[in-house]
Amino acid sequence: MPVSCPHNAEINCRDCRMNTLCLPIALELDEVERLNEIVQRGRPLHRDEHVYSSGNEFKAVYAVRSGSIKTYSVNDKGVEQVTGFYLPGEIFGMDGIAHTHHANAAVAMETSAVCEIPFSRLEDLSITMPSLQRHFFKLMSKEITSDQQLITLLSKNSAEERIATLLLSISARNAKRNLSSVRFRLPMSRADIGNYLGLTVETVSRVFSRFQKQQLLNVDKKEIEIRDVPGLQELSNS
Amino acid sequence: MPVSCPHNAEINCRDCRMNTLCLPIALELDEVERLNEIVQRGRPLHRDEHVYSSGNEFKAVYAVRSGSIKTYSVNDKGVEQVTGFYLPGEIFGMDGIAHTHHANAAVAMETSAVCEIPFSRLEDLSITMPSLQRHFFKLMSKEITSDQQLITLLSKNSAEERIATLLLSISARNAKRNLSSVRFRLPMSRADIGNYLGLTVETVSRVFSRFQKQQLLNVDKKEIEIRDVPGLQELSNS
DNA sequence: AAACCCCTTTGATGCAGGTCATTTGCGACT
DNA sequence: AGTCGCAAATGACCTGCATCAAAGGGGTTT
Repeated sequence: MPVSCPHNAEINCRDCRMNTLCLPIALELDEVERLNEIVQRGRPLHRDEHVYSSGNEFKAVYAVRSGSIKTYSVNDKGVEQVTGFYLPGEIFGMDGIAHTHHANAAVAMETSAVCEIPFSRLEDLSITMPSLQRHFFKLMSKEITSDQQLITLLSKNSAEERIATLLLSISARNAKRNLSSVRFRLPMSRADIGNYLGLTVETVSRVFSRFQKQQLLNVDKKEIEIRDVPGLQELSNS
Repeated sequence: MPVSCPHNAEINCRDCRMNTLCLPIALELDEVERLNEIVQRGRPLHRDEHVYSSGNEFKAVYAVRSGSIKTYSVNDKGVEQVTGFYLPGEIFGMDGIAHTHHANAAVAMETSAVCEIPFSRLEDLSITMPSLQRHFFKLMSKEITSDQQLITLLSKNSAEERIATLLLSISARNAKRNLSSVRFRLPMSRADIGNYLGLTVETVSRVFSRFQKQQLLNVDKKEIEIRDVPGLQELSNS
């Protein structure tokens, strides 16, 4: 749980490198300032530290400032399901709005920092800032469409297609953050990838090996180099 | 596309049997009246008629008044993916908010009627009615959590578990509408069920037959009688 | 540096569900 | 009553991925 001390208080949304990703572009400067005032910046989280756990009271949504976060749920039988991977500039925690408590848990996959945006204050602010309200409607709608894309992926596509699609998704999101779209480090383990995509670790590993053999990728542990974007896109049925 | 003539103009949200499902409970009477004024009621749609198609401009969200609606998307290769089934009192079309156009299509599975709620007017209204804003945040969040449950179902559960879960979901939603939770008519075809759950028609059919043999269900075409709720719940992993 | 742990890779085998093909049943139209 | 058409059921076979088992790094601890 990010402590709401003025740690990193020098950081302002106005100056944050990620602000084009997590804030509505249409915001006026003084509006950014008002939003900035409600955002709480937590101390850095290290690997495996939770932002919130399943059953925690829902109080806020979060933006990734650095590092990477995964969300997951646990069903009655104790089986975990990874529901999303979040990279810097992306918002998570919106699953909790419908209920008073979080359905999912969120955990840092590596040393990470997140901004906490208290939801009740966000709601109040939205009332006087229509563009902010619209922005959050859009963010939630995007979450819905991306979940639906995952549903399609899981119910219609083979292991190779699923993994190609995930790699391209990470590639595209890296591009948005002005990082390389062809060389990057996967923040998550093979087990997380398999869990997220409905596959076993062994299958994930085999597909990576096959992709390497087919010259689609260079894989070195978590370091990925995409060598044949069109080839992957074809697999991903784009 | 529902025609916005004053067809069925006598219907008012205030009197609608479904209003406890699609409206926020906290709404004052005059607030219901203001919402009622922006809601457009379309003529009845018959089977296979579209509410909107993929690529249509996003203008509104919709509530099912009677009948049943399915939403689906079509990927680049022309493969359909059913993304949801919506029963009376339920809201659909929220996937379009993020973009200016609908990602999905929505089609009537039987003769149906829907209420159209123009989104821009809903946004305006939300600004003066905080409980309405909160209601729509919650609706979207619910859509997210239910999509995530489907993701878990698809990536972790067997054909039998998936179908048991779908039947119990429809059963529970019928109960909310004061209909029988044990005897009902499935509005969708076996093909739709299979498509939604990531299974082939044959598998769906076989599982229905097996459930019947195990005395879990009586199946007569689309008429379902659940004979062993606890048995199904156990399969569905509670 | 040895011991340990955890993540990943690779191989061998089995099965749930897909694919293909045929049959059955029912409603609509003539 | 007969024919067409479509949804659903059933059977035979096949395959992609899971499962089980084992072994190979790389990092951390002592």
